[in-house]
Parts: sequence; C-alpha cells; structure tokens
Amino acid sequence: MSKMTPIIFIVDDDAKFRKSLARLVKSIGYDVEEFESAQKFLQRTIYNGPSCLLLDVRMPKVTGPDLQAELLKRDALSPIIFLTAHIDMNTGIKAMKDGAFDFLLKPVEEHILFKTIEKALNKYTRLKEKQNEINRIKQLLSTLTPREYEVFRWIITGMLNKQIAYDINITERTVKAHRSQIMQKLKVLSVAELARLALKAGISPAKKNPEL
Amino acid sequence: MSKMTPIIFIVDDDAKFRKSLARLVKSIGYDVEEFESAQKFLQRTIYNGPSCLLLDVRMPKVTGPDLQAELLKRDALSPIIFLTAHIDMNTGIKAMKDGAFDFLLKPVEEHILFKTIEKALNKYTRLKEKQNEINRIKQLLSTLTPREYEVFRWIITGMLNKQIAYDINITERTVKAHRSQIMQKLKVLSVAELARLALKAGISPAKKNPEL
DNA sequence: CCGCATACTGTACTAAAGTACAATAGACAT
DNA sequence: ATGTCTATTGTACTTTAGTACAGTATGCGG
Repeated sequence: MSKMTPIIFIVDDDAKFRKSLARLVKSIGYDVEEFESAQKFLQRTIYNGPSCLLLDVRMPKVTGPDLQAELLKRDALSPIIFLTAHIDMNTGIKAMKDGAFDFLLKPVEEHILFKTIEKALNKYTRLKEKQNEINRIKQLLSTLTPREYEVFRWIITGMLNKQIAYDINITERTVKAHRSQIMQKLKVLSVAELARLALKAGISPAKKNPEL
Repeated sequence: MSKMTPIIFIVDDDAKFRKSLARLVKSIGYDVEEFESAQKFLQRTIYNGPSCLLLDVRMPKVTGPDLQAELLKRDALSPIIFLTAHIDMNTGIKAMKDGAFDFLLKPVEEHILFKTIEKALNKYTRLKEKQNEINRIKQLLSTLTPREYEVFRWIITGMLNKQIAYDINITERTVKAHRSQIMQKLKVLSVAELARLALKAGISPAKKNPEL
C-alpha cells in the first residue's frame, strides 16, 4: 500500500448537484465517494491515502464548517474544498482562517475545480510526508525510558555529560550509559542529528529553572 | 526604541469613510495614519514598529490586493485587514490565501474591528520576534568566511572532523581550526546549539553528492 | 612593498565522548 | 522465586574534540 489511489470525497445534501459533481470528477479519472451528510461521512472508515473533500457549506444539522471543525480535532489530513451556492463572505473567510484549502462558488468552472483538486491532492502529499516523519520520530522517542527521555532533553541543549550528571545528581558514567542508549534507540550517530530530530518532533530543550 | 507605539494605517480612497474610520480607531487610543491611495502609502517611510493595515479593496489604479502583493514582495510584516463594501467572494478568498490577516465587510461592527486590530497587532509582534531572531542569526553567519561556512554546513550534519577533512581534502587540523572559529563567531558552545541555530535560519545540512 | 585577511598545517597536550568488559539494586509480572 | 526492565555505577581503554603555543602561503588594497 505504498501508493494508494486518490479518493475525492463529496459531502453534499443536494443529491442532484452531488451526483452531477461526482460524475464530473469521475470523468477525469478520480475515484469518488458520495455522502449525503457530514454524519454519514464521519461513519466511513478513515481513509489513509491521498484524498480531498468537496464539502457543501449549508446542510441540515451538521454544516460544512461543523464538519471542518470536527476533522480538525481529529487531525485529518484531507484538504477541504468548500463549495457553496450561497454567497456568505464571513463564512468563507472563517473557513479559510480555519485551514480550508479553498472556497469556491457554485457553479464551479470545470477547469478551476480540476486545478483545485489537483493542488489539494499535492498538499495532502506534502502534509502526509511531514506527518510520516513526525510519526517515525515519535515512535522512536516512545522507546526511551522516562529517565532516558529526561537525559535526552538535557543533551539537546548541548550540555556536557558532567554538567548533566551534576544537575540530576548522578555520576557522569551513568549519563554516558543513558546517552549511548539514547543514540542507539533513536538511531542517530551524532548530537547534531539528535538536535534536528528533536526539533522536527517539536521538542524544546530542557531548561534549568522553567519560568523562574 | 525598544517599545514603539502601534500605528494603524488606513488606505482607502473614500475620504468620508476613511476619516470616519480614522476617528473611530483613534478614539480607542491608537495612532492612525491615513492614505488616499496605495501609492501614497508606499511613499511613506517604512515604519519599523508594530502596525497593521486597514485596506480597502477597490481603489483606482492600485487596488488593495495589488498593494498586498507589493508588500508581500517587500517582506512587510504589517498584517493586512481588508475592508470592503462590495461582496466579492473570490477576491476575499484569494486575499486570505495570500496571507491577509482578515477580510471584513463594511460597515464593520466596532467591537469586531477592535478585536481584529488587537489580534493583528499581536500577530505583528510574533512575526517581528521571529524575524529578529532570524536576522540576528544571519548577521552572525555573515561573519563567516566562505570556507568556514562550507565547513559549518558539514558540521551540522554531524560529521567528524576527520570525515570533513577527507571530503574537502584538507587535514583534520585545519578542520579543527575552522571549527573553533565557527563556534566563536556564532557564539555557541556546542554542536547542538549550532544545529538549532542553523535550522532557525533555514540552513539545510550539506550533502555529499547533491541530486546524484 | 607592506599589512591584513584567508586558508592551511604542525606538535603536543587536555578534556570530553564513546566503548568494552563489567556489577548491583529495586520494581514488577508470571 | 525467577526473570526482565530500569537505573545506577565502576575501571580501563580508545577516539574525538578542543586548545595553546606555533608557522607558511596567497591574494588584495593602499
């Protein structure tokens, strides 16, 4: 499952528009799945491949922006392309602020829709790669014991073994032992790599007296 | 000039609206400067303090989005709050995609305007801090000689002195000399700090055979 | 021509990191 | 109780980094 086929998800309560849109998108070769409501879409097994969402704004009960908020909470990676017939500036601007990929007016010109879908899928790929890297690092980090993790945070500040030893009240020998374990577990050969890895995972260096 | 007073710039060709807006913004204690056109605004000495821009969309010759594009090119930090009476979804969405801070419809409710200005100024501060840090690092990096910079890029990959020496065909002794110069000039004490500094400035580690 | 910056190198030493043998002790699960 | 994981420490050695004296060569501007 290294290269999965992209799926374009369409969520719109207007059956006529939805089916016509689905036909159109299928016509250029994408796999399409239709949903008549946000709830139905959320019931679907999470698709772990390239995808984007063509999402209607106004829908009964759960609206497009509602779904967007829910997906945000779930850290979903699929870019969202809003489609709406109702011109509502504030909703559009808010959607964009909340990370929507685009916000288009119905009826959408075909070439614009196609271009947007293509860009959204590219965006997915970039997001996914970043995500994969972070997950890989977090997985490695999870193999560290609590103590090792603590020492790790001191190491990436650039502290010497003897300094770390003094600060957490153990011998330099023990710090060395932890250090070599850490390097092995995280599969790096140098402190420079260690620091880069930490930054990628968003781990800030340890501080002596935090907020004091 | 550590803490400069915020200035709210208003760019709008509609004198009546502009002056009334200016009065309103002044009433809550901000310094305000008015401009009747984008060109006039661009003639102003660049203000190097907290600020944001209340920008009209439709203006003769240079439009709001035109000005936005120009400021983007110039790496201006002032967040842009668009104000428009004409509902034009596509323009609004595009402005947001191009990094506008917000896009509001005239007439704007006062409390929304105030809140937005406040948030924009906060955003400015965050941007400025990041910018300052990057400038500081770039300034330090500019003191490196070409050769030192080259060695620097190898060091942050985590390579040993002897490896670097072999790769660029000099002795390990020379690499040590460069290395110590680098550490001094960049004012860091450890490779970990060096790596963090490089990442902040957006410098990627050197590669053996780039794209080969 | 002279001074300065850059790039390079040497010797000899110290300090730090890494490693190869270890061992000890507590916690916790089967 | 027996085994495993975690945390700790020891000794002795090798490798690497850092430093304190250096010196040489080249190019460039004044």
